[in-house]
Amino acid sequence: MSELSKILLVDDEKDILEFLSYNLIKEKFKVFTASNGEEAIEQAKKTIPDLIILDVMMPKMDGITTCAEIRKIPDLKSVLILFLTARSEEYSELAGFDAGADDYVTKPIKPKLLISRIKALLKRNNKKVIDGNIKIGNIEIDKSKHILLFNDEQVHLAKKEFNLLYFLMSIPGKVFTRQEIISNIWGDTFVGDRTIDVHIRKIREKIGNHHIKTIKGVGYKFDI
Amino acid sequence: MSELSKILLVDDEKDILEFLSYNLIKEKFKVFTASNGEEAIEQAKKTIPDLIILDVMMPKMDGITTCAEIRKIPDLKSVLILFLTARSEEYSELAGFDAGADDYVTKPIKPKLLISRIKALLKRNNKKVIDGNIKIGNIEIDKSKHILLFNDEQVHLAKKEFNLLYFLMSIPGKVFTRQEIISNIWGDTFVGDRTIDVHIRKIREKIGNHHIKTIKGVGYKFDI
DNA sequence: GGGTATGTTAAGAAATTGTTAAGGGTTAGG
DNA sequence: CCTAACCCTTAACAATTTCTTAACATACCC
Repeated sequence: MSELSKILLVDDEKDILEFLSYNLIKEKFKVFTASNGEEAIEQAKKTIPDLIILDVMMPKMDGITTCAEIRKIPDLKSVLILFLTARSEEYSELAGFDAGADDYVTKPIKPKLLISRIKALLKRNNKKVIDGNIKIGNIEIDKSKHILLFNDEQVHLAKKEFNLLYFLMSIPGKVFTRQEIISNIWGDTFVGDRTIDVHIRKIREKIGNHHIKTIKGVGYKFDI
Repeated sequence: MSELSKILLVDDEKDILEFLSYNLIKEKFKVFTASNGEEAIEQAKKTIPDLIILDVMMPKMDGITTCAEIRKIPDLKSVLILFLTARSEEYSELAGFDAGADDYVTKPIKPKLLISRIKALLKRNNKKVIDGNIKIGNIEIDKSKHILLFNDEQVHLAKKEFNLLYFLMSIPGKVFTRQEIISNIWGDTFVGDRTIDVHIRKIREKIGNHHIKTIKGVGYKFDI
């Protein structure tokens, strides 16, 4: 994770986009922009940013609606979302948190403050392994309880799915070859070529697409 | 325990009280409110809530003092207390636990996070093991008397049923494999494949279906 | 663009568990 | 010692979930 954090900026005012981009890039963030809600959702799906900065007041789809839409997408459930609100719109603070915001900053924006808030938000991502339980980001596995917690919500996995995910998560970032996977999950049983893919797909259906990456010609790996 | 959990909310800011009330009621909690420490103590004495959510920063009596006062009252010694703290007040985390807090959540508050923490707290508190007796939610087992109380009513279990339920309840949430169950309940005796299922079925007949969960291909577990 | 690797979908095969009822065993009380 | 009540196990079959496969779609690399 030495990669730069990706931030998606969403505002309908071009001036603000430029102003913030400039300040964020200066701080070594990788910045993407969008000027309305729909564009934002598209961008977010593609780039899976670490943080989305959303203006509340936007034409067409406002920030709160956008936020709620984003939260419906499995891959984006745990993305941090920070709202920009005009000082007077006190109401939006509440509505915003209700829609799944993580923080908010009032306009006019002071770059230094914004950046310190951003850094504070991004500071939270940890891996822990205790007693055969694994916690990585928003995904937590409890082997003895046979439970997967995704964003603190219990998700059911069938046995093979569970074992497969557990196996991949046991060494996050490591690429496991299909051979390794088969001998670990299936032992000596022969299974067809597509069987692994189908299981992978079912897991992805439940925890989002970007956690399990395909390395073509090699295998699969789990990543945050 | 089909009763709703009672939560006492204490904060001097009316907005926050309303915001949290709304979210908690939506989650089927019974909510009481107070806007300062003294009021909180009065309310708590009257209602004996399951959980008190206390803002640390309050005029007159702050959250920590309030918490300490509450802990002096016998009826309220085991009430759960959760603190709300502003992000910067790191110190209060320590002071809070010192005063007898069970958990804390930093502002700005994310409703989903708060609720999952609340549920975790209530769940933890639901389990009590005393002298080999187990009480989990509305199910209580008295091992010496060989009695099961379901919603405070005595229910008769045959010996095998009793042992099986007791075994599963000994570690709530943990999945026990059929092997584990057999060696624990039957020892070295061989029993057919369907025997466990039949006993499980009889227990379910008496305490309802949803407490004992089947994890296909793995085993059974007791859950609240 | 041809060839290979992976994604996706739905169907049905396979595995596992649920349900019921019956029969033999055991116990308590008369 | 006999009987009735209950307990335990089992077998047969039903119901459900999980797993695998095949067929086709799509993406990717040289």
